[in-house]
Amino acid sequence: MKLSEAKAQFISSWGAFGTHWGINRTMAQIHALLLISPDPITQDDIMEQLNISRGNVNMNTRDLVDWGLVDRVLIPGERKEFFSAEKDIWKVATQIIKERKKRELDPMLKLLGQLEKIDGDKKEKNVKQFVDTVSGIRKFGNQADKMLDVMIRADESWFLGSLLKFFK
Amino acid sequence: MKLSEAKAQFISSWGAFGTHWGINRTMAQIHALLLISPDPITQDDIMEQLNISRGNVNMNTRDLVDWGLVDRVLIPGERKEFFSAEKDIWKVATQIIKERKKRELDPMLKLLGQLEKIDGDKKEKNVKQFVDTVSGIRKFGNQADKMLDVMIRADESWFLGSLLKFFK
DNA sequence: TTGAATTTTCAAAATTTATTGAAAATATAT
DNA sequence: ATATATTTTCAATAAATTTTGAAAATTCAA
Repeated sequence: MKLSEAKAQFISSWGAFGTHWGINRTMAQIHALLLISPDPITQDDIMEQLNISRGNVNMNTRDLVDWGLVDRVLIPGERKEFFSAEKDIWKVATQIIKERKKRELDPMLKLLGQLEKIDGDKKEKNVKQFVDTVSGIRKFGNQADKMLDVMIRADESWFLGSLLKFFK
Repeated sequence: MKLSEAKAQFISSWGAFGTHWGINRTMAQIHALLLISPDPITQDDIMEQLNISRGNVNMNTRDLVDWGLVDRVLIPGERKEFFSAEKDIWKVATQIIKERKKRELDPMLKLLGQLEKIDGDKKEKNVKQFVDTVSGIRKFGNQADKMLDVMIRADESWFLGSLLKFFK
């Protein structure tokens, strides 16, 4: 298989993969392109390589920057703006975990905490099942939350870092 | 807060939450409804409570059964079919992990393995970056794969089970 | 300043995905 | 067997999401 063919396949499946994870196809494809680009590239490079419009590139690179997965790079003497992706896949993973935790898990846990405090007879089976379900999910979610915090901090702590290097 | 209000909120946010995880909104809402229902319920119950069409309920309950999250229940003397969800949230989580691993992670790892074997000079920086990226993701993915296998089997193995009970 | 290069915005269009509902298929009781 | 209840299918429709592209805003050099 030639590099060009492999690139196309990688970008396309990374894009499809992304859609299963709440990330839009194009954003994931741009990310894929940046991951395999040894040097920073411009909006125009992305437009050309993926055959998408300028507006589309602009919006999705902005999202990638917001997610902390891509950096804007200024190259001295160049007028255009360049983009470059974090290449360490462990850092990519922890960054995604960190963001999703903040955007999805934390708000959900907050809501569940409120829903547990409903009025009504805890002996009535509908009330009981509701409270049991909600508190079960909340407890599970809190454990997951703690576990993810450990993973996220692993890079910043020597001890946990060397422990989790195993998974790198 | 009253039960009816809390129910509505739980169903709606579980649905929104689901969309971030590659599951469609309605499927997640039906799942939420089943999670808080102490007894099995019918297609008609679901249609009525969520205000959605029969066809929609049918397709989404089928998907939930395929995902292994919901069971069809036959109640003696009843003509209609009833549905009931697994209530143990740990089992729900491992089931989801198991399915997503099979549907998404495993095929991706297979593809990455193929993409690594491209032709071309490994010293050329475009080739090098491609191979490095792909193999980095593959290695990370393989570790994740193993870790998830451990979690999935935790329920079936006494030793790992008691180890991971910690997270329950 | 002015003007050219570049980036950003956002309403309209295109595409993708989800939902409906009625007809067909299936299952069950008499 | 026949009638009735129930489930399933799927083409048509609706809704949600993504993409475009041209105009507006911004940046920067001279």
